Amino acid sequence: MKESFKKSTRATATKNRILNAAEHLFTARGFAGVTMREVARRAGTNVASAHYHFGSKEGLVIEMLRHRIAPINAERLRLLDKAKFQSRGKPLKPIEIFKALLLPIGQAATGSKGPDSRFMQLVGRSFTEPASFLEKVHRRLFRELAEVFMTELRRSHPCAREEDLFWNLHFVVATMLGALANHRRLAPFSGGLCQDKDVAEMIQRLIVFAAGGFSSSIENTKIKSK
Amino acid sequence: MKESFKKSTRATATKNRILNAAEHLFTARGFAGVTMREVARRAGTNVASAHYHFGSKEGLVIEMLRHRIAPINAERLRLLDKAKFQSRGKPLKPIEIFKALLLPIGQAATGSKGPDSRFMQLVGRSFTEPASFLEKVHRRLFRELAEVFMTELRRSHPCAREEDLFWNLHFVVATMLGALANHRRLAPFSGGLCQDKDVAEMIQRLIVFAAGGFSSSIENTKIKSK
DNA sequence: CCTTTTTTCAAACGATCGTTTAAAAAGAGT
DNA sequence: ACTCTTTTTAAACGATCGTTTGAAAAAAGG
Repeated sequence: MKESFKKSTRATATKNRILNAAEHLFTARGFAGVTMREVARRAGTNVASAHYHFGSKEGLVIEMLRHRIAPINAERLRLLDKAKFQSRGKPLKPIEIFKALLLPIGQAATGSKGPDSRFMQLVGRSFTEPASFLEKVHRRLFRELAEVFMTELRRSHPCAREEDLFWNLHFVVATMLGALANHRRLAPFSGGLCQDKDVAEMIQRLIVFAAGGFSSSIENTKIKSK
Repeated sequence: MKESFKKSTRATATKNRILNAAEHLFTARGFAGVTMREVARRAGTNVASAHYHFGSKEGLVIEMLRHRIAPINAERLRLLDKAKFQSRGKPLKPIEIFKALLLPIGQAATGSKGPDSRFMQLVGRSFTEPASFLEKVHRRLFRELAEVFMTELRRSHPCAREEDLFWNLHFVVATMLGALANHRRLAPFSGGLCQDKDVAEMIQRLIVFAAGGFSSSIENTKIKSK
């Protein structure tokens, strides 16, 4: 019977056009601010086609996020593993951990055709979207990642309290998401248009800032003790 | 003629009920995710009344934000002035500047009846909302504040490049907004429900983190120079 | 070629959106 | 008491939403 695998290339092409259009629009106007008709029109098809491929508006958004975030998280884990291997068992320094966390975002944002700061906005925004179903998506996409990085931070700061590590990792993530979400609005302030160089530079600054805030905060609360 | 001032107490009471209902709902579901009918129903009135008092949905959102943010910014400027007075002309340390920037948020969030973390979410979210008219509101509400604090950071770091100060202030603001927007989701992780104590504690941690990240980043980029 | 499945499309469904209208109700001034 | 203005209300407006339907077009299998 040759079960399944009857996908035409035209079908997957349409699917990709819809995903791209959705990415553009949801980035610009958020989940509730975009209509399926807009997505379909920008993709050069119609609403029924979008529903045929993704089932619903929620399904489209979930697929779009998963498709984008999963490779980035894989790269994060790969970089962390590489750093662990190179340190030969010694605990990593915070800045090495945060490099593994933040560099893949920059790589994904500086594609072949200019900096894709659209995408950075999208990831940042997906965390502040009110839609409740997004929380489930995030849990599925980030649970493992969070645990792996927390484990590494614990090894890096064996004397620190769990609570302190937790809060400061939270701040690092908040800084990252906020910086991504607002980069487009703020980058032009520091001269000229948004370019690859700017994105890479911001990520570098972000890593230094995050590592500095994390370390100084851990040390400060350690001194004050309890 | 007794120009104007014919407002009945009933009218302003209705206006306040609408504002409160709007704050609740927009916080929970964002601008595009809330309908005027929901706001009116929660306020115990009807849609026409909301339009009578605020002109439009945009008008309601703008008034709601202005009403909440303006007092906080006034307090920020007051604290900064106080710190400048107490330092008797000497440049302020970064942590003093960031205290003036961040403490008023905590004060506003710990009202008489428990921590109003709803409100913190609202402010954080207003910055990631896609609606373009919000950018104008933010410019009007935060332009002066941003300039005053940048001036003070310049005095605090006379050798630092404008670009570095700009990016790091940006990161501090991003951290603040991200932490506020996600506090409700994350606070329960560090034990128990969300309480006044938790909010105050988070603000304290936030100040330390922001000042640490700012300073270490400024110093690092200074060393590497250019 | 014909059959079967997959993909596209125009049209319509019911629901709900922001906003407006016009008239009743409530207050204020005299 | 009577005006005149302010506030509230029910009902409706046109537009647009996410989703579904049913049939035509395209691709795949034989």
